[in-house]
Amino acid sequence: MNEKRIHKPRPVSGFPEWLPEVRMVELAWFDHIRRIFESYGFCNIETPSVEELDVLHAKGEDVDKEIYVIERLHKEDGDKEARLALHFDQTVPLARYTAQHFNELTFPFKRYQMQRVWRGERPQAGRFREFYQCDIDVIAVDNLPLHFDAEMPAIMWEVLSSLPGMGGEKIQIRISNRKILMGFLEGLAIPRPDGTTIPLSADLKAEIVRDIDKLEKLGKKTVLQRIDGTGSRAGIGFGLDGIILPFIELCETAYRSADELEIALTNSRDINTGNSTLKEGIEELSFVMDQLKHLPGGAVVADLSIVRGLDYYTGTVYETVFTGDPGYGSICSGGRYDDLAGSYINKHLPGVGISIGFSRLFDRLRQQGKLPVGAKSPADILMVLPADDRRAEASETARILRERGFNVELYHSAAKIKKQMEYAGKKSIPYVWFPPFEDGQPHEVKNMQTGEQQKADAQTWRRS
RNA sequence: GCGACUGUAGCUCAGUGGUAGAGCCCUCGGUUGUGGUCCGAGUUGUCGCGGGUUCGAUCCCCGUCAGUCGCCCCA
Repeated sequence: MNEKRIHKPRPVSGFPEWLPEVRMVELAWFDHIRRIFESYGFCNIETPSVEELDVLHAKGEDVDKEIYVIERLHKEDGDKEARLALHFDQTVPLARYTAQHFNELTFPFKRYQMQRVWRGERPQAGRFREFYQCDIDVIAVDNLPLHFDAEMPAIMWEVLSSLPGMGGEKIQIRISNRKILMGFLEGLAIPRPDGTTIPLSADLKAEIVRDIDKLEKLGKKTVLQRIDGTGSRAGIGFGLDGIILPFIELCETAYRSADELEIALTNSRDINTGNSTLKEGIEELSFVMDQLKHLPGGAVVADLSIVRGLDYYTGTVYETVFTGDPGYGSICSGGRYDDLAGSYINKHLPGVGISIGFSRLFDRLRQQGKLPVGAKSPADILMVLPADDRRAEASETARILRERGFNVELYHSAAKIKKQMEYAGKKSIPYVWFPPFEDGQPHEVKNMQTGEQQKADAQTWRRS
């Protein structure tokens, strides 16, 4: 008895896969992105899907619950192996890679990377557990010029605005500088009678940062209430119209230029511009905005509420949203990190990078039917097989056409012509080629879209 | 990790305490060498899984798993 057991196929949520016609568009996207990255001189690398868990950990415990650990099913108790884990981004592997090959790399090291990453999260619209990111980063030794901070979003704007299907999408790159917020929080230190101050605790700062990050979603009033609430719990009364208010109001607006930002800052004298970190942040942000003047209006804005989650960012930060639906989440983010590889090598390696959330972006356009999804096959021509004894000629004709650069599929059996045509139609192969059915007859090609059919020669034929 | 909702054919979904349905898809046919339309015929299910109530459960109850959405967090 051989009872056949069928394991019902079920997609694993958060691990997307596409039909051939969609995959073809996905590949076209990768080609497109790759071409633009390379046009700026970025070279490609690929790192393994797994890293040692300790390497991933070096960047903070925050990401812990996101990490997929990988292990053998039949592990013996005594086995001692380094714990391996799937990488959750491409920045940490890049840091490890840069440290490891430090002596063989030329700096500034400009590389792009387009790989899958994994995060153990609850899947949702636009949120996957396995997805592609397309990163560009520049890493320098000791000193990385600030104009790279402007080049990153400029390149991404070029990519995003020109991807097939993105024509009608309104997107916006939002930029801030972490030093501004950090400097502001430093300025919130509580004065003591003897003239010294008590800085806010790291936890408290983190909480305030999180609330400010939600400004667009929750609104000014709610955010102020939350910050005042957390302050009270820590024994500090910020109040609803105290020092926090003017800063939140600065965060509320998106500034289209360095000038707009300057004006807003000048008009808001209440915030502590005496703080050197804050000042530095504003100068850097102004510089970056100034460098991006050439982009269309509103493409890039300064938005002080942008902070980014990953804690290694130390300066410029980027986030990109659909203007009409910012709640969908960022489709392209990144930032500057002063010392990325410090955990792996005794060198000072500042970097700046930005990453397309490829799958998030792609799936959105796919679901909205905005992708140019077409043929189910890359073939240009279906070669009809008129009869088994004519296979050699059909095959030879296909070979000639392939040599001339066409993609040609030879039909697999001498089925009825109706059947072979149907097949070409279903796979949307644009041309059907009829080799002679009898000796001495000419070849013919049918354009499946127009229905037009003509005599043809494999050596000279061109698509109509 | 927390909360709400959902789980019937490959897909989208109807349905009833008493032997399971539609549309789409798929397969074949409508003769001789030509697709998309039309017409005809046909295949398709442990009604998510486990337990309980009942003479009898796909339907009622409990549990469990999976999915969707929201929160957290993020691309």
